[in-house]
Amino acid sequence: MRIANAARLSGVSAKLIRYYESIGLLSPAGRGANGYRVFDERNVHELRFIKRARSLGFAIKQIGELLGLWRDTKRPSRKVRVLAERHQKAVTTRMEAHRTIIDVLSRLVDACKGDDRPDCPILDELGTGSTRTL
Amino acid sequence: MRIANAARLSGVSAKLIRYYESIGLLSPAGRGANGYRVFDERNVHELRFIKRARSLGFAIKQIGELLGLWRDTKRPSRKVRVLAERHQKAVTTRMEAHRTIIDVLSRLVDACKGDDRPDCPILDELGTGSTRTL
DNA sequence: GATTGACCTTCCAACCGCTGGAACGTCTAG
DNA sequence: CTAGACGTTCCAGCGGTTGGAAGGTCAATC
Repeated sequence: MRIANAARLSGVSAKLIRYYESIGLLSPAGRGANGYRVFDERNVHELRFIKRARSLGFAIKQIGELLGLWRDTKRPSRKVRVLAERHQKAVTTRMEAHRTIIDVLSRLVDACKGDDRPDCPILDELGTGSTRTL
Repeated sequence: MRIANAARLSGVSAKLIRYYESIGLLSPAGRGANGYRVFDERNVHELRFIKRARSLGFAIKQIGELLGLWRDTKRPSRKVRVLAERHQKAVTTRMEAHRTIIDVLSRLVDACKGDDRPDCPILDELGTGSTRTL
């Protein structure tokens, strides 16, 4: 199987596959006589793993660790769980920050008439500093 | 006032001030005879504006537009509101994505015993694909 | 007057996770 | 033989920031 096929089966673009390989995330694919990469089911499986982990917001570095644990059939599940919990906390923090931002924006948008006149509480608040720096 | 002072008063690092100026976001500060930047209250005010807008998650580009509207005392508040609403929607979308991720992670973390044994529903799900690609 | 140290300047590089493009090689079909 | 659909490598850019190097300028102190 060549890269286009692996890309199709995994949903990861050929470009990204090469990138993942170059940074050492993906186990390097074999090479045919022509220098073309040759992929097997295992590679595709890893690619799918990476794609799902990415879609859950894991950083590449963490995915490297997750893949290591995945490959190691003797890993303690504790390690995986710790990784997942840490990430969960990080995402929660980010989400809470978003929540706060949305609340402030809602207040500002509601306060602004949004007509042809220049009076604008949004700009006022951005300008005068009554919006607490988050 | 020189850059360190402007940085202190605005809470924006000197480095970032120069960067904002370089990309044309901040009105360029005047220059003294020695080539040093000279800042006045107006610059500091703009810096604070930028900082607050950034803390609300506005992209630099949007802040450029916001600053333009801020400087234009004849702007229609509608334009500001539209900008703010658009941003609010974008942040909401991001937040919802986070919410989904957190839910999936919670489920996975709860399912994983987190002990010394290798069985791990987290890896299983990342590997087998029962986690729907988000 | 020389040195010290705190400031200022510019430019270049790295971070992260991609994406696009250029320039080139290789295979297959018509 | 040529077209075009693949493959390869490498280099550059996005956004927003931070860091560092290499050098200029100022104050105070010795």
